[in-house]
Amino acid sequence: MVRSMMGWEAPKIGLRKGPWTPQEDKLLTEYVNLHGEGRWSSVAKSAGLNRSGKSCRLRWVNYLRPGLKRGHITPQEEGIIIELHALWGNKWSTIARYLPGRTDNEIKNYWRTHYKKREKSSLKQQKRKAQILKQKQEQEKPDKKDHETKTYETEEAGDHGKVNGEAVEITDQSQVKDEMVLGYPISGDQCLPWIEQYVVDEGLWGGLWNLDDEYQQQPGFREVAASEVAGFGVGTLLLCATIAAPKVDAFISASQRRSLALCKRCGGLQVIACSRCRGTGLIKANGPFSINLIDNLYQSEEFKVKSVGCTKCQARGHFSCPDCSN
DNA sequence: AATGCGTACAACCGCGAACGC
DNA sequence: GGCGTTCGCGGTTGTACGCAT
Repeated sequence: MVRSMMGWEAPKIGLRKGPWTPQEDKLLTEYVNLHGEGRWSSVAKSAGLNRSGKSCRLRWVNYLRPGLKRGHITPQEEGIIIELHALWGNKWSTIARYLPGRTDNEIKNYWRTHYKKREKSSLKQQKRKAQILKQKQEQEKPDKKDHETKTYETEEAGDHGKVNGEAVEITDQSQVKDEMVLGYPISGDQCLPWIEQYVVDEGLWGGLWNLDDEYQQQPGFREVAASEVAGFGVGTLLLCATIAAPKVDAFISASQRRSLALCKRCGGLQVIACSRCRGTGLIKANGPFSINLIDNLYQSEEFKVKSVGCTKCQARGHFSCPDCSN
C-alpha cells in the first residue's frame, strides 16, 4: 500500500506477495475458523502470516472460504450474469450475491474474458460490415434501400438477438413488443438461433407464473415493454407506476425462462431457484401465488426457496423444478 | 520440441465508504 | 464533526496452462 493515511497497513519490507503456499492457506483457514472473519490486519499478525491484511482477506474471500464453487461457470450462471450485468453494470459484488458459491472476482474475470472476446469479434464484424457496405454501394444504386422491412442481422451467427449491441436492426419497435421476440446481450459464442429461441419461449411461456395478469390487477403497477427500460432486452417488466426503475418489482426473463424478482422491502434481486438442485430453469409455481409472495421470498436463505406463502392470501404451496422434478 | 497465443484464474492496487474513537 | 482505521469494491496485472502452429 502506498497510501499511509488510509486503509490497511503501510507496506512493510519483507511482506510476502504473490501466490499463497498451502502452509499459508492452512494457517489462515485455521485462524479464521477459530476466530472468525474480520480484523484482517490482526489476522495476518496473529496467524503468523507475513502477509498484508488485505491479502489475507482476499485469499479467504476468493479462495478459502467454505461453500465456494469450483469449476466453470454454468450456462445458467452465465445467463444470470448477463442479465444482472445488463441491469447493474459492473457491480460485481452485487451480481455475485445472486450466484451462490461464486465470488465477485470470479464473475468479473469471467465477464472480462467474454466481453473482450465479444469486443474483438464485433471489431472484426464492423470491419467486415464496412467492407460489405462498400462493395454494395459500388454495385447498387443509392435509392434502393427499403426502410419498411425490419432487418435482423444474420451474417454473423454469433450475434443473433443482440440488442444492446448493434447487431439487431429493428425499425418497427411496436412489432417487436407484440411478438415478445427480443434479444438480450449475449456473448458471441452463445449463438442461439434466433427463431428457435422464439419458439421455445412461446412454448414455455404458459408454464411460468402468470405474474403479468395478477400484477396488473394491483393498483399502482403497470406492464411495460422491456425496451422502455435501459439495459433490458427481453421479456416484460412490471414497474411501479409511481416510482420508476430501478424499483422494478418483478421481471420475467423470457430468454432465460427464469423468474427474477426484486424485493419491495430491501431492493435485492432474487432468482427463484430449486432448493434441491439449484436449478433455475423453468420454475413452476403450484399454488395461488401472486407477486405478493416475493415479500416472503426474502425470508428464505439465499436460493433455498421451495415453500413460500402468499402475503395476500396466506396460502402456501411449492415450486416444482424442471431439472430434478422436486 | 519450441514457440506463440489465448484463456482462466489468482492476486495486487487504488480508492471510497463505513466505522469507531 | 474530525480524524484515523478497517473494510470492501472494481480495475488491473501477473501467471499458469492448454492448444495451435
